[in-house]
Amino acid sequence: MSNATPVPARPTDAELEILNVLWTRGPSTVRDVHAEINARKPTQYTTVLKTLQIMTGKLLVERDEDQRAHIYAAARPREWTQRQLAGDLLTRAFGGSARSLLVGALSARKTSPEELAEIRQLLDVYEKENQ
Amino acid sequence: MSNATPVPARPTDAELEILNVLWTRGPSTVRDVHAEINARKPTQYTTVLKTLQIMTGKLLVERDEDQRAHIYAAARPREWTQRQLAGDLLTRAFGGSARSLLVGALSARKTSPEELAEIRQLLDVYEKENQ
DNA sequence: ATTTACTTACGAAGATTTTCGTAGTATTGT
DNA sequence: ACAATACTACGAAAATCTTCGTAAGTAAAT
Repeated sequence: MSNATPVPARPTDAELEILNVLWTRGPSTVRDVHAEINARKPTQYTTVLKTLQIMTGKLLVERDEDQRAHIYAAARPREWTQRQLAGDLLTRAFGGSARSLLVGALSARKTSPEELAEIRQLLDVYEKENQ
Repeated sequence: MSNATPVPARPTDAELEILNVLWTRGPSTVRDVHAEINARKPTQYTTVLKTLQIMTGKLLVERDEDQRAHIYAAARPREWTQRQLAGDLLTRAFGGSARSLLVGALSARKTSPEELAEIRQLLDVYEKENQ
């Protein structure tokens, strides 16, 4: 049993911004996406539209054309893309060391004791899964 | 007391490959860098040279022109750039959550029990540092 | 001395990314 | 009906990234 869906390319910066909107909002029209993008950084409507069209070609999003205003949805769940991106950076900049990546992440910003505890719990789960 | 050195831009893929060489080899000539890059992916000498010249302009590397064969060195230590890259990805794809980033990293590749233990030790140190 | 090899500089092509304007069509409001 | 509004398609410019070839100078070899 094979998954025939091709793996989409790594999203660019602008594409990732749009994916973030789609992941949080769910399937959305260009208008919806543009409203959020434009709030953060003034951007023309057609810029978002064009990018979504390109992303459709790259299989980063799926388009429902039933209505006049097409509905766009992320082709892959947030977690899937996060795994791709983390794995990519892991390879390109951290020699595959998850520990080094975590060092980088923790030193990049202040991490609350609560989050540290969460990470610890995460490790508990992970160690149990692999015996 | 302020650090006047400007923060260099995020390195591109090709630039990061070169930085990886410089971090492991230390200050190197174009010839040295090219040998390693070319071994992984056939690349012309002048491609590496040109990229290093661009990186000099971006302040990603420093160039010693004393000898005819210039010596290039990474402008920032590996750990510094790793922090930049981790922080950047943290912001752009993980909503600032280091835990999510770690989930992505751990699910991207198999992680040995040894590395999990290392990560745990890392957390110990971190929690002590912040009381 | 002269050829050969090495090195930098740099223009430029090709690919990708980002952005926007214009055209054409459909829908809505008056 | 007709004007205003909404939406998609798409060409294309501008910026960036990647790659390579050529030119010109310097050093080494014969």
